[in-house]
Amino acid sequence: MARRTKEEAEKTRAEIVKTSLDLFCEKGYSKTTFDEIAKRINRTKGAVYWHFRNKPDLLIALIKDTVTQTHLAINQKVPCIKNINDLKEYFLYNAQLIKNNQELRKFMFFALYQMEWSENIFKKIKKSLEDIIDIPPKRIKETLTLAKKNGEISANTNIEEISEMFFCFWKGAVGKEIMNTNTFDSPDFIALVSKGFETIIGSLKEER
Amino acid sequence: MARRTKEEAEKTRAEIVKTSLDLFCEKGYSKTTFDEIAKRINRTKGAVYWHFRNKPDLLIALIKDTVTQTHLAINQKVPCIKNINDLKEYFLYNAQLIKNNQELRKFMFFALYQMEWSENIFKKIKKSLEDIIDIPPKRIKETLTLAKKNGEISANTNIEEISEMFFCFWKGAVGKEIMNTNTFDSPDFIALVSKGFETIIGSLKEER
DNA sequence: TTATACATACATTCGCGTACGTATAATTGA
DNA sequence: TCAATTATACGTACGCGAATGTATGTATAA
Repeated sequence: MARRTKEEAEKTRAEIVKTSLDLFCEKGYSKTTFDEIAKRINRTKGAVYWHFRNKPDLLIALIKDTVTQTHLAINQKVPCIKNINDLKEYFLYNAQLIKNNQELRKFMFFALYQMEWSENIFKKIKKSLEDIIDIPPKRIKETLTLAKKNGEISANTNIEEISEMFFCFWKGAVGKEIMNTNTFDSPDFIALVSKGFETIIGSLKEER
Repeated sequence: MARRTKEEAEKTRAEIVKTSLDLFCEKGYSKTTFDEIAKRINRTKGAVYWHFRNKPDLLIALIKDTVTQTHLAINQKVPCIKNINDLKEYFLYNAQLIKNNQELRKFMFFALYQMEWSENIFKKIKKSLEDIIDIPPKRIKETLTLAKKNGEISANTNIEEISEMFFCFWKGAVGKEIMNTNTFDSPDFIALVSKGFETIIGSLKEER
């Protein structure tokens, strides 16, 4: 009908991205169509195609938006990790984000359970995010290496092993938390991560 | 061309199921077609449609086949779990199965990364598997409860918490192991599970 | 003789992408 | 400042390929 203002257009773009995430969660990525996304926000396919070339393009935008926002939030809260306590806080804050940020929850649910990750898309995304993400296991290893030097943890700690172990726990815990979308408050999750950290990494601390 | 014998037909069915898993892994469930499955085994769509009504039907068959086989293998090796050592063996054997059984690996890779799990299919599968699967966390809890009674572990152990913690670790470890399809031998995996078990559950054992 | 284990051919739907139209913001020039 | 122009933000309509399912044929095992 009528041409929208720049602001309105930006709003529609955001609506498209948000609605696409909703639909990806509900029906899965492959079964979601531009037509359906458009109808939900009272627009037509044309609008969606104007903002995004195709579905992979929209997906990449969705991922970029979500990851950058999350990354900013975390870096603001936990700018640097200097010791094991910082590391714990880092993961606890991640857990709180996942618990409270509904959009992030949706996104992770989608990424974990409602997407078939082809090599092709994976490459594109990895490339478009290289400068944003720094991988958590790397952080764990770095922190533990530092803690070892400082004598914070035992000198014969197998860093590789412990990092892997905790990260496995972390990913499992997140996967479980994300699974129950219905459970709006899950006090267990934070406690679980905290206890898990203590059990796996906290046990390394030298007794005084 | 010519009508096949019962045996030949059964072989085709098996080939269809196996090839479908291959393709599901390669391209994802949604992008795999009956046509492509058929061509890989030098048959036509008609053959596949004769054995299976549609894709969900084929999927259910694939899942049923895989799960029953795996379940049989595990139950044969670890028929009952009486104490914590049995529990560890149970998980170690699971890990070995995942490590060595290529078809199982493929299946888990598919289920974890190449499938969009709609409620609909999920229900069907759950229903058709209720009598086959018994859920691992349940087993952990039961074993720990028993161990608590026997004084094998401390009386003030939070069973719920520990079970959850280890199961999270387990799922994370499996997810990681399954991810690298290229790595044909991964000696770390078994060691990781073993160490993880010791760290999370082994630490509960009463010292003498 | 009949049911089976397919092959072949066809119909139909559906999503994807594109081409084109259009009203109007936004921009430009005098 | 205001008309003229241009680019924008969509809506509409259409064509295409591809996947899904079905109907039918057929040689032969049972």
